[in-house]
Amino acid sequence: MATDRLSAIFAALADPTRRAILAHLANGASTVKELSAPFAMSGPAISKHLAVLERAGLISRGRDAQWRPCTLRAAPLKDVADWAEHYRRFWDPSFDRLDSYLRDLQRQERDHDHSGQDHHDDVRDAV
Amino acid sequence: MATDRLSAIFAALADPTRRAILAHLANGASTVKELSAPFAMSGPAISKHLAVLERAGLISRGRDAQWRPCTLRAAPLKDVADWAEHYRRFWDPSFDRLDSYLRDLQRQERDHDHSGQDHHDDVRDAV
DNA sequence: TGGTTATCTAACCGCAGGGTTAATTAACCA
DNA sequence: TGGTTAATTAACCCTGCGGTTAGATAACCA
Repeated sequence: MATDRLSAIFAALADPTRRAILAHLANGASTVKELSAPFAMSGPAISKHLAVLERAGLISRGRDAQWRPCTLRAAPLKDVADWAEHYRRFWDPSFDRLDSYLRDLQRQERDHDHSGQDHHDDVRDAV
Repeated sequence: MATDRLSAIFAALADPTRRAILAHLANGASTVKELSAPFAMSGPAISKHLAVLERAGLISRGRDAQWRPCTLRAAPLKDVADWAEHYRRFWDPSFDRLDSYLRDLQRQERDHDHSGQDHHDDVRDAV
């Protein structure tokens, strides 16, 4: 796998088992045993999937006695959403310059109202 | 690689060369030669990357004499954006129920005004 | 026709991904 | 202390990925 951050994230998401694990964690933290329950797969296999997700920053793991509770970390998914967003104009016929302007305006207002999100939409991050 | 559609898309995106190719194609159709120019990589390597992108539905290839012009197909990127969107509440502190409601409302209006996009946000597509 | 250019296919190589089983570590409990 | 449960690590297998070089296709051009 390529070593860059975004590649690691996409690679981690390119497996239905791992996406199902993320979906499960959207309902709250969970132990490895609980996470492996839905799958016809050995424990070590799940452990490896979790290691991949952790390396991509998509989960974090704590310690509670003999359990290792996993927690969803969604920040990388924002990177994915932001990346895909660069291509919106190609699938969304209503996404023209005016729409884009209004959308950004509204987003900035919302972010200003609630909590200052940083908006680094740099060209560097484009690929 | 897993055989399901979304996995194929994510796997195709999990490579910086392929993402760079998509970025290039965002500026318009391009031949294989043009696409390979920025990379220190053999022609066949690029051909393979293009095959991966084509299998994932991210590009289509035509025929113009001895050239095979590649064109961006962004529909799968919409799938990616939609998938990531399910997790927005985890990274966007301003994404609460009211925000979601207003956003959907606005989107529906926009789609109604312009061209009827289908909005199947089914649970089936969640993973 | 022969030569050139663009591209793909074939065959190969090294390595990492996704899975297995067996052994190990770490914590609880009686 | 010893036994049980949770989870990881180790070692291995097979497949597929990302790259290579060499050869095959296909179209243009003179």
